[in-house]
Amino acid sequence: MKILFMGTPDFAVPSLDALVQAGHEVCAVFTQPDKPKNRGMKLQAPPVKEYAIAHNIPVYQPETVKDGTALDIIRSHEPELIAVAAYGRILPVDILDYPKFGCINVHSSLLPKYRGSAPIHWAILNGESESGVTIMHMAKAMDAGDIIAQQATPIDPDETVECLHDRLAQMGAQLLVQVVEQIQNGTATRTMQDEAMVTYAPMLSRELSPLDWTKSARQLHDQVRGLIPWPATTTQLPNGDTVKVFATQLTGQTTAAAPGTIISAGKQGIDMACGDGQVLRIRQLQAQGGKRMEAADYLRGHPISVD
RNA sequence: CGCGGAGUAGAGCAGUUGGUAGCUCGUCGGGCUCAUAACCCGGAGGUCGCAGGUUCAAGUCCUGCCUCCGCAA
Repeated sequence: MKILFMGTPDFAVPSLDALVQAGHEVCAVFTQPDKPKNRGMKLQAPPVKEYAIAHNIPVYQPETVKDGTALDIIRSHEPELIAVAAYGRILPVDILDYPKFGCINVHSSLLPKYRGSAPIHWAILNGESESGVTIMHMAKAMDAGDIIAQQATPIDPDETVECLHDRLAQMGAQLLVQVVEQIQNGTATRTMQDEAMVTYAPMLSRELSPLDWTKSARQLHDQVRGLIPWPATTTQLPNGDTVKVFATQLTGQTTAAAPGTIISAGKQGIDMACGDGQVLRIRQLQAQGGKRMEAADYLRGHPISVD
């Protein structure tokens, strides 16, 4: 099938690749413009753009998709279907209506749960035991279109966003190819979303970072897992350093110490008392200006006295 | 030229106004112990990111370069 693909970050690359590998004619790729990022504010090309260039697929990076120019470009390629994965732009109705088979989207949650921009993170932050991917038709409202297919996957209690993200990206890619086949065969189905079950996964911010040690060990562990690699979680140690916490472990131990108290600090990590009396062990952290390291490594150069 | 930090032993750090390079951990050898991630004794391991410059003397001061990282996006 002749498909136009839209996507931007790492998550979208497996989907694009799967369409190409499945033998579909990806006639063009839309991705967000290169943006000044990182140190030095250098322009950085989105991963999808790099893939497209490497595979000789025409790339378009319009500043907006709402002014008709984008539609003209799309028309010139005459796609039968537009497949979208984490493009990061809301498409106007005239684009949604253009392709013969419409526009479909790969979303990394089991819709109608976790509509929005950070579904993977919020699933983990909320301690969900299951997540998945959804392929749906695109509608005017964000992530509200009819569902074509879904696939679930269990979330391991210690799994991080990075891990789940990669798995869902692969699953989404597989499912996307299957759905395209179904559309081609005319066997695709449409299921409306149950509006009563809708939840949202809003954008992340650094305000979510500070660890509140009066929360339960489980909640804090979920917070750490759910905010990797950005914005990550932060806490202040007794030596005055504010550090980012990148990996924690539920020890199963209990303590009578006040929340936030350091129970021990050594080779195994830094054991902190939490609000529910459980002990949470900090395994990996990052000091300001430093790089991510094992807690034990940090302690060698930054001795901490145990309360 | 977005702001800022850092490159010193395998790892993480210290090194005061320039004057023989240190700490913790690891590692190797030995000892203690029923035993140990514990403790004691001893050893190895660094041309202090690279290249110049100032100086009797540079990890330390000056110049240029390379690499890494934090913030911000």
